[in-house]
Amino acid sequence: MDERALLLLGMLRAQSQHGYQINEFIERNLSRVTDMKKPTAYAILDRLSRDGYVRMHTEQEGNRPPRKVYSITPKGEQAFEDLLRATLARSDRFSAPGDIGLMFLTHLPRAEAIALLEQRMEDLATQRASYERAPRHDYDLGARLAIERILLHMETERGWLTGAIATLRDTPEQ
Amino acid sequence: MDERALLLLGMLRAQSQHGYQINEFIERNLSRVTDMKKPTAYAILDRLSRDGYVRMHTEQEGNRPPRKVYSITPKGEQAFEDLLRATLARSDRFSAPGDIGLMFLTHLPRAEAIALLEQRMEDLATQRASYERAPRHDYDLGARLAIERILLHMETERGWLTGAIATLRDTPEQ
DNA sequence: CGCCGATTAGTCAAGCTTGACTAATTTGAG
DNA sequence: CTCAAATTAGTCAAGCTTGACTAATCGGCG
Repeated sequence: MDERALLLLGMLRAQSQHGYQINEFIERNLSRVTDMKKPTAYAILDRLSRDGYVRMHTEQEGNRPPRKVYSITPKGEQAFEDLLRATLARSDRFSAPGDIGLMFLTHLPRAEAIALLEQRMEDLATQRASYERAPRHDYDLGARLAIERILLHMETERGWLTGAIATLRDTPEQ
Repeated sequence: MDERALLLLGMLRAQSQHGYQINEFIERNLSRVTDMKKPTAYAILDRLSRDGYVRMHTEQEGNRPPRKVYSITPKGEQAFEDLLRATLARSDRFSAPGDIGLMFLTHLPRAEAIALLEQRMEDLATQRASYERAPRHDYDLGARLAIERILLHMETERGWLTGAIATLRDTPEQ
C-alpha cells in the first residue's frame, strides 16, 4: 500500500467514481504528480476492493458498456488517514535517477560532458516553464505548497548545474 | 534499457565480475544511489546477455558453487556510451512521491498537519547527517558532484519545509 | 574433530506495471 | 443520413521487481 493507493483513496473520499472517470482525471490533471497508468489504477482498485478498502459495483447507463463504480468504505477512510499521516511524516529519499549518470561522467571527454549538462539545463528550463504557467490560485493550500516546492528544487538544480559546468571547465581532464 | 542497465554496464566496463560480486558492491557502496535488489540485477544481466550486451560464462573455483561471470561486449560498450549520453542530457522530473500527500494536507486538522511536517523535517535531518558523514575525497569528480547536488537539494527541502510550516501557522484553517 | 553461524551464489513464485488491444457509442463533416 | 474519427470503458499478456528461499562451503571455538 503506497502512494498510488493513497491517491486513489483520496479521490474516492471526495466522491465515488467509476474507473474511467478516475483515470481521465489522473491523466488530465495529475500527470505531473504521478505517472500511474490506467491498467495500474484498475489493478490497485481491484486489490483495494478485495481487501475491503473500497466497494465496487457495476452500473449501466442506457446501453453503454457497463461501468465499475468504486466507493470508499469506512475501513478505506481509516486507511487513507493512516497512509496520509505516514506519507506526510517522512521525507522520501532524494532522486538517485540522475546520479547514476553522474557517476560515470568522467568516462566521457570533458568537452562532451559539458555539452551534455548544458542540454540538461535546457531540458530543465523547459520543464520549469511548464510549471510556471500553472495558475497559482484555483488550487488549495496543499497544492500551492507542492508547486512552490517543485519550483524551489528546480531553481536549486539550475544553480547546481551552473556550478557543475563551471567546475568541469576549471578542472583539468583526468 | 534504463538507469539500472547503465549502472551494470558501467560496472562491467571497469572489469568483468560475477553476479555475487556485483550485488555485494551495489549493496555495500551504492545503496544511496540505487535500490535495485539482487534478483533484479540478475534478471537485467540475463536480458543484457540475451541481447548481446554482455557475455556470460560460468566458472568454478575449487568445489564452491559455480559462478556466473559477466563481461561487457563491444556492443555493450557502445550501448553504455549511448545510454550515458542520453541520461546526462536530460533532467528527470522532480519527485512526485512526497507531493501526493501534500495534495491532501488540508484534510487533516491544521495542528496535526504541522506536527507531521515537523516529523518530516527531523527525518530529513537524519538523512542529511548520513550524507554529510560521507568522505568527500576518495571519490572522483562525478561522485563529488552528485553528493554536492543531493546536499543542495536537502538544504532547499529544509528551507521549503520551514516556510510551509510557517504558512500553515499563519493561514486560518479552511 | 565436530558443529554452528556466516558467507557465497543464486533461484523462484507471487505480485506489480504497462504497452497494446478490444469493443461499443457518440460526434461531426459532407 | 452515413461513415470515420474520437470517446468511453476496460482487459490481457508480457515483462519487471522483489521477499523469501535453497544449498553449498568456510571459519572458528570448544
